Amino acid sequence: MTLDSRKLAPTLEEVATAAGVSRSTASRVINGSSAVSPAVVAAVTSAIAELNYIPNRAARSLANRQTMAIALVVPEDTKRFFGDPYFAAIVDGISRGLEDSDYVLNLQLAGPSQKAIRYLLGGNVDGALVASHHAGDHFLSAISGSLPVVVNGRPLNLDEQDHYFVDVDNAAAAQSGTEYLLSKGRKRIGTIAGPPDMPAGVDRSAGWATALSEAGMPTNRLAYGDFTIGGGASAMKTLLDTWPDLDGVFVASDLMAVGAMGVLRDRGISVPDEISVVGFDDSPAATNGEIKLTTVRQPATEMGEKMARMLLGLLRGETIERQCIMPTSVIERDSA
Amino acid sequence: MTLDSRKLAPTLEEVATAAGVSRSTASRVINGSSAVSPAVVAAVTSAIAELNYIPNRAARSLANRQTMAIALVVPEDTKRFFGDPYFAAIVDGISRGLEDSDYVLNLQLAGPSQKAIRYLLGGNVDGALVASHHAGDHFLSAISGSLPVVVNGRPLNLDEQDHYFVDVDNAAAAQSGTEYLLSKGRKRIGTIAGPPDMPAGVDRSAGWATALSEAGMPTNRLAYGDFTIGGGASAMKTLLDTWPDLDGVFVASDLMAVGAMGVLRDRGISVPDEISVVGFDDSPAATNGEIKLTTVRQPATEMGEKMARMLLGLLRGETIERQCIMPTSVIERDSA
DNA sequence: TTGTACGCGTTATCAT
DNA sequence: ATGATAACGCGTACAA
Repeated sequence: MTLDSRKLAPTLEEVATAAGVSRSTASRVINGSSAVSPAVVAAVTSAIAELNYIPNRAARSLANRQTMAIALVVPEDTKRFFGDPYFAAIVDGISRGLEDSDYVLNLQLAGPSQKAIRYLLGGNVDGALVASHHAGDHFLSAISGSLPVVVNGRPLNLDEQDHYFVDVDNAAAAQSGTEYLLSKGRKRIGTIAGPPDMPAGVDRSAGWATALSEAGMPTNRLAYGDFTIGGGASAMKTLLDTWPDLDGVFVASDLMAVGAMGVLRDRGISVPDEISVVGFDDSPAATNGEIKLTTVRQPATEMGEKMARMLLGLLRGETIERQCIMPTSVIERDSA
Repeated sequence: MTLDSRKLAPTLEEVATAAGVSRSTASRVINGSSAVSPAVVAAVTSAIAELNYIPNRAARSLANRQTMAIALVVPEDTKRFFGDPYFAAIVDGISRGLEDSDYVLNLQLAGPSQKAIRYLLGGNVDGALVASHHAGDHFLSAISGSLPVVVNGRPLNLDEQDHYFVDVDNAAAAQSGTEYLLSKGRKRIGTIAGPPDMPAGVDRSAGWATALSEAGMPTNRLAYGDFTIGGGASAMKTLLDTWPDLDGVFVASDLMAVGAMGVLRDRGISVPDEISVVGFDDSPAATNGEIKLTTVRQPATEMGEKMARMLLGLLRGETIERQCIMPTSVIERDSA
């Protein structure tokens, strides 16, 4: 912009010279390491401000073998991922948890591809956060040996002791949601479950079944959805067509519940009078519709933040709990 | 995992040695630069495969002054950003446009803070993509002088010739949406506009006004929303309370339209019989509700992809059009 | 407390 | 076509 050639990045060398010290000393005050005389600290500090010095990330990485970057891996269809308010909240939490650290977030949208694995194993990041309904077990074991990794949601078939994750007790949470339906006097309760190859799918339907079993009720009224609105809608149709006597549904996600409610509305079935529905997540979707959704709340933002903090802890070399189970609660609204 | 100490990253040096050449030569074949004898290429290539060599990003950056990273800046409330399907599609497009490049995406969620500016100006990325309804003019001029930047949406008050952006012709698009309402015989057409400090807000309401003016109709039935469902709902209430004779609404985003339709439903006003509504975006939200939304489609995914391709072009040093205006179209469904 | 000197893994310049 | 060798900007033993 100016006539003289723009000098982009002042180096440590220049800062040191300006402060009348050596690079090493300047480096020390920047990293707050060992002891430096107050006078020198002041000199260097002001030189930094004067020159508007910004450390060169690449050089720093090369020297101390830290990238100061962490990957956010999304092994999910991108559109579906970002379309789900649950993930939006997770990401929000993650960015909160990271905002006063010096780490940068690298988005890995490609899914658990070879390219992604290579990237993660190539020493390009110091750690990884995996956000997905189904972090493939293969993917997880491929990277978690070489890199600190924190996942949202327990692994499906792997030993839980081998991985760091934050989750809720999906089974217990689903059970409480179903028990809520029971407490409302519902007798023929079905469920719209998540895919059986995802922990959130199997655990929540297990919780639903437990509640019913303990009440001495049958656990056959089940249909699968894929955690989308459309999937919830078609599952609801299946349910209604197969068991017309249904009077309650526990739905494994709010998004699917929205789809289900749409079908109920189309068929003129009143909620909650004829059929009560309980969702899961307490995402914005729960309160956007005409009927506010009674739902099992999971603290998504806090979970994202916790994931970030756990990873930061690992990167600091701390020993931390391998899993963090966050609390859930039933939010009573109008649909049940 | 194994008993012998894991050797993490083979260096170029080792590859060169294994191939019986010098580092320089090995480097050449890796970068496909200048001429190397076929035999040597083969040797090095196989050595790379053998050792599973992955170039060190930091070292490379340090040497050639390229970070091979580009920033995705989101100067928006994180939750709102990811909650909007329009942005989800933009991000999806961006990741598509980048997937067969060697660039990595760095998420800058902090908003247009000083920290973000420092990061961008600190030589940590080679370019930036800004995705927002309102990339603050200040923010833009702060960074666009020092870094290739592509924005989604024209700047509000800056000289358009100074910036690269991809957008639609919001005014023309809104005008066509409004004209559609006119063609349906609507006589008293209002609008729910976006915030007047965002281009998408002012341009779309301008287009609405143009259509009405040309039809000799008044342009006073206007209320502002904030591009959220809730904002659309309260704007609709305002509209109805102020002009009860309304028979059509052009809404500046599908999300707001969803909110508006909720209010209409609550008040027992039938859509499209009593009031027709036309949205904007053609996001998934348009077809999730009970009444499928007639809307002005903008190709969000393609826009994101285009943004990425433009930036890649700039980074290659190509001379490209400063702005790309993508086509829109009215999608006829059930709400109008 | 401070400075010297070397190493981090690559690319780029210059010979050969 | 290939190989030394010097940067690139910084951290850090080691010495002083």
